[in-house]
Amino acid sequence: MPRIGAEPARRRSLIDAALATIGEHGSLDVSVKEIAGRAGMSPALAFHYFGDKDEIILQTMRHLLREFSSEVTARLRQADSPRQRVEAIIDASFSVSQFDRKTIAAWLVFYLHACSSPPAARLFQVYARRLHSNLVDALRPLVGEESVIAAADTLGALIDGLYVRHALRADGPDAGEARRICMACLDRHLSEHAVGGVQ
Amino acid sequence: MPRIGAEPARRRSLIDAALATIGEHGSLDVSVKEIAGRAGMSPALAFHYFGDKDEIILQTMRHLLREFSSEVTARLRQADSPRQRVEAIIDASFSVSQFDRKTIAAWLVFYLHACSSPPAARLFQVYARRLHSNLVDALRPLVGEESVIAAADTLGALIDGLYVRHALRADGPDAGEARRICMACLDRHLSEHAVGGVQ
Amino acid sequence: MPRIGAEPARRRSLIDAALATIGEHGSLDVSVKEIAGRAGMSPALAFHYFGDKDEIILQTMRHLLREFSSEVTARLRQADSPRQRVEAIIDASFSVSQFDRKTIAAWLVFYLHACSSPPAARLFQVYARRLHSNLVDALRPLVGEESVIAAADTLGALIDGLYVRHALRADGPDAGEARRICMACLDRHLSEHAVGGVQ
Amino acid sequence: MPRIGAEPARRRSLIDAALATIGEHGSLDVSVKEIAGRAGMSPALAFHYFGDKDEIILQTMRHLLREFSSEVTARLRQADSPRQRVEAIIDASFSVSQFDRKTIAAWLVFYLHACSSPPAARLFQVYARRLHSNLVDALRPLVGEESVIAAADTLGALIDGLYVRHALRADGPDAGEARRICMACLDRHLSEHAVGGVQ
DNA sequence: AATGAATGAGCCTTCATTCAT
DNA sequence: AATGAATGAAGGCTCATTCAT
Repeated sequence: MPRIGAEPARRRSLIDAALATIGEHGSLDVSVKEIAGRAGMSPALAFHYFGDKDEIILQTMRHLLREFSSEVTARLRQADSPRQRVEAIIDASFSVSQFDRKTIAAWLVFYLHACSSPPAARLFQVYARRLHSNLVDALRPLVGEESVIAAADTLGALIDGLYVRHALRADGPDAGEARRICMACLDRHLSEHAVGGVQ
Repeated sequence: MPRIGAEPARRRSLIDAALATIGEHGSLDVSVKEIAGRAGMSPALAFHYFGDKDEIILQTMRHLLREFSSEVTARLRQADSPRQRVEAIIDASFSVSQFDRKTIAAWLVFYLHACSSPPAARLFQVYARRLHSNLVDALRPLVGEESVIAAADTLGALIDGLYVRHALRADGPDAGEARRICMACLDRHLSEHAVGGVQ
Repeated sequence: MPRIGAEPARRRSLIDAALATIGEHGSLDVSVKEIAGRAGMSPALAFHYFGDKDEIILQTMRHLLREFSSEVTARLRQADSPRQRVEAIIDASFSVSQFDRKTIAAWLVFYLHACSSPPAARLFQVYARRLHSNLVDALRPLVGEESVIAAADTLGALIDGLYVRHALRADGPDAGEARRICMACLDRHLSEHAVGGVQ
Repeated sequence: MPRIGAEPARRRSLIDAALATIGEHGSLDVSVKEIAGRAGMSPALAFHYFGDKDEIILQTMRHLLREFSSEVTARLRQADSPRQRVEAIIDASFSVSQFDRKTIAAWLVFYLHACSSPPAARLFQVYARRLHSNLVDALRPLVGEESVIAAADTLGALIDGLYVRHALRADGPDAGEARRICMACLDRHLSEHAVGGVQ
């Protein structure tokens, strides 16, 4: 039964299972038994690989953050203009892999978890700073140094809010609506700046 | 020990304790023992009054929703112009009693809980619909029928996002910043509409 | 609310409720709360009257034994012949008030309870001895001294067995069948004796 | 500590312990802790194997029924004549393994339990029907088709009654007396039939 | 007389975790 | 490599019982 070299695949299965389970439950109050079962193995093996339930959760969180970061990076690489760079970030946020109910629920769970778990908090901070930098860098050429922080904060919070509403509300926006709302918000920032710039 | 007629005070203590506990833990994974202990009574008494852990949670959630609703209502009553009505809603959201880290964490926890608990979901829906109506009604005179939904969705999501960031991020906005960001967003909506109207 | 002189009625209500509850559950594992609720009062009052759950149970048991004893006594008083005396006992056993599923279930519960509760055991012994005497006295003139014990043991056990089967089996005998089976058994005893006596 | 392949032995230990505990208490109101402790393991392990207290009870009941059935079957296989077949059933009932106070108390407890637990009721019905068939088949050649049901009902109820009395009464019959009473009852049935047949 | 308030004890059950195999 | 065996700890909940009122 024991296949050689199966460890990475096993770890990955566990992380996927943990993500799905946490997303469905909408909480970290899920048993290792359920996670392991979903991943097709015994709880004992999960402990063998990760040592700890906390570690399973942390790695799952790290996985989620990384996935989103690569999504952003990949889209940024294909962007040619400042405007496209902003759109890349917005689009990454509402891309299929990220903008799915269970995934977003898991995001929120981790978000909350970071409040009381220092390691989770550290993980988050790194990610949040990088995203913020990306957004700021992309917006600066468009709205100017003096408005860039405000614009980034607004767009960032708006994205977060759309996230939450999509995942948790029956009448929340779908990806298209969410994108449109963000773009419109961005446009208003730009037009304001344009007018101001001209004056 | 047994004082008579203590029920309402006890229930209230328990709800307050539950709110604090849930807010601190950032999850519903808190024991009735802890809640009751914080409220200065034995777990058995908590069960005597609420019957169920679920009921404790549900009533706590209901309490939170009601508190926010009254905050909004009170401020709306004092508003004289459409603009003031929108500001009333924004201000209620960032008022001291609502915009506190533990309270917001509890909000998010309930938000997530509503995904898997039908009674919680029902509670939420009522609240969400009312808030949406309020926002739409307040915005309509300002941005016109054709833009009102977009404006309400944008402002609503923005408020939610600022909430989340305030509660969960070390560098999140404080009440003042949050308010300013919302007002600026509102202003951009208005100016857009004004320009559009003139054309 | 407190009616004067209500105590005896209250006690009686409680005992009736206890009997019904125990009979339905088929066990003593019933809460004082349920019993008191059925009797239309608070558990605290039940404790006030009986002091103890054990005492509630014991008094309920005593009540049941007394009821059966009076049934037997009443019927014995109306019997004119030895044969009628035996029939009186059999008929009392299968009379409406005794031969009802819940009552019999309660009997059995008390029977079992007597195994581990000395006071209950004492109660039972008194009753069992009296019934045995009654049966023996009634049978002696019919089957003679040398067979009377065997006959009493047989009839007694048969009655108990019919009891159990009626209460606990879907296809158990009803009162008529049970009576017929007992009478037939009695008849066989008599005919055996008659033949033996002639020889 | 964890020995491998210990499951069957553990399950058996638990069932034995459950039987003893239930028999002693004369009720199902026994804690899994006590049962597990008696079986030399932690309650958690008991739940690991059986999942449920109900399941522990049900399996214990099934075990008891099976044991009695095999006792009957084994004795029936060695019977050569109709009379011996009836005696086999009677003897099985009063054999050492069955006719022990605690075992009988457990029987009664299960009997009562079947009133309120459908799965327990189903278990019982199967057993009761089989035993009834056995008795009827054994008696038919002896007392004839027209009396066989009455004879089976009488003997069956008598056995049950003797059971109860043996387990629950200080002065109840021992195995020898019980057997003798049954045989005498059987004899009376036969003689009645014989006389009737001759006439 | 009657009851709500209050609790300690105990029960069923789950879970994270360890260990021998 | 992988798992069943095993458990201590903890949690939700019920209950018998007491006490003021």
